[in-house]
Amino acid sequence: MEPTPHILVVDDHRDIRDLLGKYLAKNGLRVSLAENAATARRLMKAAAIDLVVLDIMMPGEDGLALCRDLRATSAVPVILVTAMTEEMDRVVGLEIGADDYVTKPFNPRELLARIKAVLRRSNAVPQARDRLPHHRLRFDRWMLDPERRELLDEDGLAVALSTAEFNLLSAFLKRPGVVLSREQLLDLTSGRAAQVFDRSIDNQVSRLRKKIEADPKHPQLIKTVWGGGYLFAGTVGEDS
Amino acid sequence: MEPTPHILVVDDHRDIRDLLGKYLAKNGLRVSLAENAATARRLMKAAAIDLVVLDIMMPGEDGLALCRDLRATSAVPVILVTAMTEEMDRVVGLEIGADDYVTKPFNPRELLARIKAVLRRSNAVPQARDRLPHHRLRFDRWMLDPERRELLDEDGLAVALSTAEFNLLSAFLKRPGVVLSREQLLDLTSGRAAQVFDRSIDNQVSRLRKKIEADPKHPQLIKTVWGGGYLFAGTVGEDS
DNA sequence: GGTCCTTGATACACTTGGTTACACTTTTTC
DNA sequence: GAAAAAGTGTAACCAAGTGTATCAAGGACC
Repeated sequence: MEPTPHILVVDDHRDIRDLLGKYLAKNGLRVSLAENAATARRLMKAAAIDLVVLDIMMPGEDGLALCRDLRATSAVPVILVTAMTEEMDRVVGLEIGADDYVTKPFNPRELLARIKAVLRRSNAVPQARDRLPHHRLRFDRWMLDPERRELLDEDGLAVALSTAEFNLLSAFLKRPGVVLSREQLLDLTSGRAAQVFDRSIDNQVSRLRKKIEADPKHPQLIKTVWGGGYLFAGTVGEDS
Repeated sequence: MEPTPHILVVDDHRDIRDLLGKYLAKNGLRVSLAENAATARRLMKAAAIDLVVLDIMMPGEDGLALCRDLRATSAVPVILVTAMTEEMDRVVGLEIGADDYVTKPFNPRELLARIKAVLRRSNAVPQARDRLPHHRLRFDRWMLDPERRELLDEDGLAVALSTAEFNLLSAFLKRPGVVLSREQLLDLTSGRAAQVFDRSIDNQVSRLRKKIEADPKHPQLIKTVWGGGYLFAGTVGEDS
């Protein structure tokens, strides 16, 4: 019931990646693995990642570039893993905005302690000034204001959404045209992992459809992908 | 308008202490120096310290003991300075609750980068209790004057707010659009830690809503996030 | 002392959201 | 094709979370 922190490990070495994944999972964290920056970007979109552990030395796109990019587009904390021991490189890593780093070879226990320390810090109250800009999202005849957590119809009248309904709708609107599994939706909306026969997402989808679909029996916005999950089939426009 | 962070450097070596003090001051930080734990404790009481840089190896009372104590009695971030390079000691330092550490000999530039990184993360709650906003804040049809601790309506008529209500409203107005947990709100408004079934924030929110919401049964300004806390959903403008 | 005010604790009604159950739909199997 | 199996929609239920009236303890003021 408690939301478990979800860690994304990005490392091109399969052995390190798998070992680290196993160790962190054994210690009560949810883990996703990526072997390159492209996969990491995809996973960032598909899951609610709470912290990224990033190997800075990767072939192709540089880890530093990914780190810089993560900083620019999200507020997710980053811990760098580096084989470089040069002091200057560590300073550069910190100055680029990483929250911490460890140098190879590292003790998994130390990494875990650092992950917990960074998570503890990032649970602090966010300041207004370091929040990312938000956009209001238009779709069908609706507009969702994420900052106010309200859904307005074409006349500007608010429709009451429960917290779970709002979270679910936000998850869909951020990823139009993408099939999202129940597992992913659960992660994105409540940070939980799924039970064995978890039908809570089905229920929330049903409840949300009743509010936003013209004909809930024949949904046009949230479509069911049989055996796959759900998909937002509307067009989403951003409003500043 | 940004207050300058105030750093406390605790080190028994006069040369390191003074050098560090000069370097940090030159880089725009306010600095206090202590040569032992007792002085450090006195300074913590006398000034609003934002971060402590602590040499772990000190004669007399151990730096680790001071660190543990700081963690127990305040929320001030701590960076440990240590001559020990043993991995285990670093882990112990982190597990004791230090926010970061550097090992001697260290580059002042690296320490500065770490100080800034830690401040950026934990700046949210400088001293458990939050700093007040400096300007008058407009929202909805209200204006809050932090200097006079007064809430005025559009006609300039004052509405009486109790201390707790004022603190709560200030906390919300500083972070519009951010979900604040009951724990965070309690910390921001009274610096207390929550009891097991603490409903005092719910009570204050209810009381505040009755005063500022047009329809307290359907709040538009202070919204509830089920299982998460509360969120200020209005637009806040500053008035100098 | 007494009065007023603030504020946390308590109690209870109400709301939310997960679980369950069962009808229905789609796919697979024979 | 029909039957079985798997997946989905949703009503109903209930535990957990929330709103708020009421009370009591403390503090300020006279």
